[in-house]
Amino acid sequence: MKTFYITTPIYYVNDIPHIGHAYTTIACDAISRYKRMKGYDVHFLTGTDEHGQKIQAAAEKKGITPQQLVDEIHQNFKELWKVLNISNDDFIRTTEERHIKTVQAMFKKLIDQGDIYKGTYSGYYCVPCETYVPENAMGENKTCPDCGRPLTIMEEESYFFKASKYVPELIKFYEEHLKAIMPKIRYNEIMSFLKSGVHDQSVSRTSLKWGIPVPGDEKHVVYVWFDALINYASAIGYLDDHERFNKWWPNVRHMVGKDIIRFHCVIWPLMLIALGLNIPVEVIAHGWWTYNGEKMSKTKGNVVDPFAMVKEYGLDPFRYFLLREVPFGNDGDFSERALVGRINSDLANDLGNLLNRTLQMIKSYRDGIVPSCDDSSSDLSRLAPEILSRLDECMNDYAFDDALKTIWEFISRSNKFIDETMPWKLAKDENESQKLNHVLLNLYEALRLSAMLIAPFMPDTSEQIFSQLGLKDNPLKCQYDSFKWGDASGNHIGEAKVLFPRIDVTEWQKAYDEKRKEKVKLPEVETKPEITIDEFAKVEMRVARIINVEEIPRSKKLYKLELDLGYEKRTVCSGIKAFFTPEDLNGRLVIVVTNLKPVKLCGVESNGMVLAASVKHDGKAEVLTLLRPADENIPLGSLVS
RNA sequence: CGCGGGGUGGAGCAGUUUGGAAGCUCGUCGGGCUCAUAACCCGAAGGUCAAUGGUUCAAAUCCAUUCCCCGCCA
Repeated sequence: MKTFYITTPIYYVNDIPHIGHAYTTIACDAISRYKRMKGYDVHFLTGTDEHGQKIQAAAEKKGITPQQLVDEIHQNFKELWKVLNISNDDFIRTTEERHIKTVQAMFKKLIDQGDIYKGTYSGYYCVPCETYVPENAMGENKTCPDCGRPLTIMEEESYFFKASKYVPELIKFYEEHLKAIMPKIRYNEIMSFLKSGVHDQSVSRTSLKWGIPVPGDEKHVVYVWFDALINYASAIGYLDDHERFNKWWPNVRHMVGKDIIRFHCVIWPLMLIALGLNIPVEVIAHGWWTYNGEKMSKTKGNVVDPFAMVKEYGLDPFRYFLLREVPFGNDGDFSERALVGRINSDLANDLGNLLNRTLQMIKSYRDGIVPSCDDSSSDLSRLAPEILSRLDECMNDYAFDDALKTIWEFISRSNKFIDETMPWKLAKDENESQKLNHVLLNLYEALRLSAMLIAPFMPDTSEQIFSQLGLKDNPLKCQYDSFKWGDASGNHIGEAKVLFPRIDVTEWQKAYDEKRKEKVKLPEVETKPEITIDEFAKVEMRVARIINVEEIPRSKKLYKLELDLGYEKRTVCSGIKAFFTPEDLNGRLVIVVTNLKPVKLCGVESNGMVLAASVKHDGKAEVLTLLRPADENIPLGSLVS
């Protein structure tokens, strides 16, 4: 039997599960279910990444051990997969013994064969965040992108993986396997990256404890990426079940977000080559979701909660939307308005209504029994095999949107078939009885097949259709290749129910607007670590008056402000252009941080920072208020403390 | 300034790799039908494919320049 092994990334447990996690996993679920129905032996793996600095810190803050923390919060993901009806065959956690032992074994093997060596790692390090910051991520003047504080150069002993050694072999592999990275744009990206040269990779850390100890040198902990990637191998018995491992590994493919392709298409394959294992057959990279056109972020508070969406709109519509709305690989926009549109037009009008009208006719014209006829072939029966083969092409390219479009072509054709054949007229004429049988049988078969076609995407709906059709089989267990048109004569149909109720858009919009209004309150406040009074006292804030406002032509956000502090005048850039006109600002008293290190912004030197408070409204920064003294007569330069 | 992503009928998008009669979904309008969830089917209107210049027998697609939008920027 042909095998098919597919993985999601393992998700970092510190995150709250969001639409991105849901998307990757639903996509893997759909392809897994599809391949099963195509006769493949499928292994579908997902899991959680549970080591690392952030976990350690979060546990400390809560006063529990990291293990206790991850035992608790990895459940969030398991719970989500249950809610999303995910058919994964295994769930691996990087804190499990099978994983830890595998990582250590691989690490040791690579040390023994000389592909991992001990050296010194040096780089820019943010002490408060306890993390290295790569050159391209740091802010101007070498500051931490997260907290903005200055970085220091750090050196520590580290193990290195000789990544560079196997690069030519990897390039050769990709040259011979053009579909090993999809879509094409990612393939090109990786190829040019590989050709520009790959440094040896640091694969251990001494600065943290929460990780897998390096065998034989326990003050080192295996670096998170090295640790995490190995899950794909440890889960299928790399260490102690060679038969199982060899069954799946030759057909492994990874589904990932576009942000982590380097790890999956460069580091991981290089590790695999070193280990003597085959490179993944395919790495499939998908894009990102925005929400109502805006980037999702915790600070904006507009992260889409999959649990909430499922609760409000139903699981299958949510699954359908994610896979249908966007060409796989592209970025896409999630909006509830668009989701409602899909529910109404595709699910309710096209599919649901097709089922409903067909069942009603079989019920009233043939007492609920599927009629038979001599020759069941029709335009629909002839279209079916073409749809199946086109669907297969789409699925092999992971083009879920095209796959669903193809299925809907069949559904639309079926709706049209009803209008062409006009069964309600045939029913009125005794002589047309045979013709009516033919029409009804064909519609029934079209629905039986449609239910199977949508099964990978909308498993619950598929089962519901089968049940309404009166079929006892489980559509999820059916094989596409054994479908025979015309087999269903004589079946008794089940009870007809509305599959997807139409949503009244006007009503919905009203309710949606109400809901948004309620959300004006600040979402999830992100608190920062406690500081001492001494640390606070380092900040010098003073009262100043804006005496001149200039636009900075090359910046959309910044004004160049001339401030009078009483004892001196200075220039400060402030990102408030979107909220105020120069007239609003001129003459205003404001509070300014006066001892910020000067920095050049859009070519203008800024010597401080004007304080303002912002109120967010459902992700949008709607209102921004300048902080200013209540007493207009306070002298310029007064110290705020 | 920079880096990245874009600009295709009212809306959302595909098509750009490998040039060859401008397409899809939604919406609007008109018609049909009455089995059905005010649904389904047919038809129509609506685009100088951001602009300019170039290459070409032929450009949404290739090249050059410009403009605009979005994201990152105290």
